[in-house]
Amino acid sequence: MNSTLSFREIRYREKRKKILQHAARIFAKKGYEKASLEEIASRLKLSKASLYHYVKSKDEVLFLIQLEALEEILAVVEKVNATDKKPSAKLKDIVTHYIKTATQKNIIGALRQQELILPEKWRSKIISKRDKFDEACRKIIEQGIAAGEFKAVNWKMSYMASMGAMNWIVKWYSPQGELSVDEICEAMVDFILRGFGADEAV
Amino acid sequence: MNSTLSFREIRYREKRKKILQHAARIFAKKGYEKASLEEIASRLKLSKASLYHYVKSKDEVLFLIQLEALEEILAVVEKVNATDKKPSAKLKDIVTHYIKTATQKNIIGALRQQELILPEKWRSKIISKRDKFDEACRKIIEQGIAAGEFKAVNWKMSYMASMGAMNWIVKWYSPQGELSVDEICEAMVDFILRGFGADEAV
Amino acid sequence: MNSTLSFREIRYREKRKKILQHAARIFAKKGYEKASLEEIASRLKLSKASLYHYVKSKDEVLFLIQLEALEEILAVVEKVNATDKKPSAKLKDIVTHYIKTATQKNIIGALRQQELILPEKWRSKIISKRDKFDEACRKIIEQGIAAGEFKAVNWKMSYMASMGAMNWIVKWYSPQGELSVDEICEAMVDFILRGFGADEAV
Amino acid sequence: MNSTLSFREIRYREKRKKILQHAARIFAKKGYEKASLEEIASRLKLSKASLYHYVKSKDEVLFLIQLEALEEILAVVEKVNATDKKPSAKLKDIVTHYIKTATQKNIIGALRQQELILPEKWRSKIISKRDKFDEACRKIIEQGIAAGEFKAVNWKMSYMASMGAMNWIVKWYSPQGELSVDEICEAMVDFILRGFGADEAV
DNA sequence: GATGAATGAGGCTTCATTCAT
DNA sequence: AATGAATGAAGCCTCATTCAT
Repeated sequence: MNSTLSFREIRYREKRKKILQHAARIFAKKGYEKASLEEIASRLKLSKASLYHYVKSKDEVLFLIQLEALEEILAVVEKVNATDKKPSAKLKDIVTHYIKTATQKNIIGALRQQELILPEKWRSKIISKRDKFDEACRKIIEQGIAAGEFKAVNWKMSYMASMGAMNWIVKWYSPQGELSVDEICEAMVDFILRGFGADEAV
Repeated sequence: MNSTLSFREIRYREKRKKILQHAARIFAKKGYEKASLEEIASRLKLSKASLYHYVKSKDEVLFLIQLEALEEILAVVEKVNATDKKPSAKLKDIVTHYIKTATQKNIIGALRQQELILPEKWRSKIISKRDKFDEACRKIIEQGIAAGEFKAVNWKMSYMASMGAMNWIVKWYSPQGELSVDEICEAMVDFILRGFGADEAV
Repeated sequence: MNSTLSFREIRYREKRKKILQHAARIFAKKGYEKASLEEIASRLKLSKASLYHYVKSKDEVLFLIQLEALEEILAVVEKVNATDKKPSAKLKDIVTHYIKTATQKNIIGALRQQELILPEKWRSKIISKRDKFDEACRKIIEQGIAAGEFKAVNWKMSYMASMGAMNWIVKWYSPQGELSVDEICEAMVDFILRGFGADEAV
Repeated sequence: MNSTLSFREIRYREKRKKILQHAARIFAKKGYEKASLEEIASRLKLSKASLYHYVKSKDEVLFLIQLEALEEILAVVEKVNATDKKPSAKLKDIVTHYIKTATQKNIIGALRQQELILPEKWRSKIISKRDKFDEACRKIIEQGIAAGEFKAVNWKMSYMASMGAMNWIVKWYSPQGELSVDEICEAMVDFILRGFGADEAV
């Protein structure tokens, strides 16, 4: 299908993607409000005005970032669910992916951002996807409980705690820090799975 | 001691406290940047200008909130350390207090806020207190490991995960929500202690 | 006549005078706009609100200061004109008084302040007095020219130059500076009289 | 050299210059504090926000104005000093240029403004240039005294008096006034040189 | 496709002034 | 007489967004 795209179109999409990537990084570090289009543009050696060729508004940038992150994580969830791994192993895969996204793309707040003050048309789309993700996680957790892998915890609380633990990473993670992404993933998986009452990390 | 305070003085302090409380709530929900003095003022049925009777700047509001929250939690840490409770019990007390503060005062980000862009004089004061808190927690965790209560985890990662889990609460907690503060505390203590490898919640 | 004034009234007037003095000093140093009532009040260990017992507005303070300075200098002019001194001696007396007022009371801009944005009722009063002063000076200068003491200069230009030289003093004068008020007076009289073409300072 | 400037660049610089000119005029008339960016902007039929395309802050505007005026006058001083004119002639040239700048560009306060409340980086630059100018004037005056052209006056006092006389011009000068710039220059040179004890104006 | 120019809206802060006590 | 409290107006500045080139 891409075979029908002109070079123009391809270059356009690449640039758009790049804009979203940089924006995601800056949003994560500074927060949506504090981040300025000026900064995003200058990172890409573009003028502020030029951004508007690729993107309709700052809002839309946030929407697109969240949308992509959500779709990516949902894809992972689906793939994982298509296997016959144990619930704990499924959770591990999801957490690992989530953290890698968070640290490498610095996309965060994709899920569970109350301040999601997007125009209605976008908000509902994001929320519905987020709910889908939550639901998928809930099922895996319940499977784990049913299978005796997890303790019969309050699933929602444990889930929110896990999300917090992960989302917070972007607040302190630095590539120059003492912990590598792999170490963070391992430790976090450990922490979370234990939190769910899994005797052993997977 | 308060007996020497005039009524005026008392009313002044109460209003000031109220301002800080409301501000804390709004900062927590929206983030410092997005929060506007306008909103804080109107919440108190004051004009924006009137805030400046009680407070010198938006910066100062943030500083005072963080300072108070830190001093409160440090007091708890000291009190707990003065007992001969088991490390896990100490941690439980600290977590419980932390969450109660977070949910009731909505003060958050007191600890570990990268965007701590305060004037130097204030920043260093906050950071030194925060470091003190971190250090106290580290000691308790290491005691727990030495005592065999906790698994020999990467203390820093587990600590950061716990902080994230707790700090995130203000993003989703609502007094009208389905979970009471006590339930949240219990579940969170459970989650975190398990995360540290404590076989049983205290 | 003052004998009919109550103690109350006397104290009131004294405080009022003090306010004007301090205000004059601050206006001179910082300029009317930059000077704040807050600062004036705190100099007098009063609250901002209390100033309004003695004074109707910031505008009025400026008006009163200018009025008093003008009346004082006009009194000097009259007294001097009542003598049979030489024009150069008259000028010397006026300049000396002007500078002493400027350095000791820091009242300046009393004369010739274009930004005199006072309500009309006040402005015209100030302007008419200022004109009176200008006129008196003009006469003395012309007498000096007629008497051969001064060269037949463009009186207005020389006059404005002299005013500038004197008014500027408050911008650089400091009681701690290397020049005493007397030295400044002497040098300035010298400079100005010479400027008018008087061969010798008086 | 300008041949490498694009039309855009040229227009940009012209507008910037225009902004500085108008700002200088308004600063001179009202003082820095009282002058508002709003007024400057509207004079140029720009919105307040638009000014910020050309200028980083109100402070910077003041800095740039002062810098340019100082550099211009320093260039004059250098040129004059490169000649073998008599000291009085040198002074005349400097005064003439100074006044022309003051009346035509209404730039004032470039030299000797106590309220020079600029950020340190800027202040020191301005002050060092101003000191350079003062120093150059001092030398010329001393040469004049040594050569017997000037009387052995207190150079500093006479200098300050001259500066005051000149700086004050912007407070009363108006292009519609009865005195032309040339007349003002002539009279002022006369006044000042006489003030220094030169028997004859040059 | 890119960008300089321009701007309206909004945010923080200061300050003269009023009012109730 | 004195003052704490409150505020409207105004000022500086930032920023997302639009438009003409």
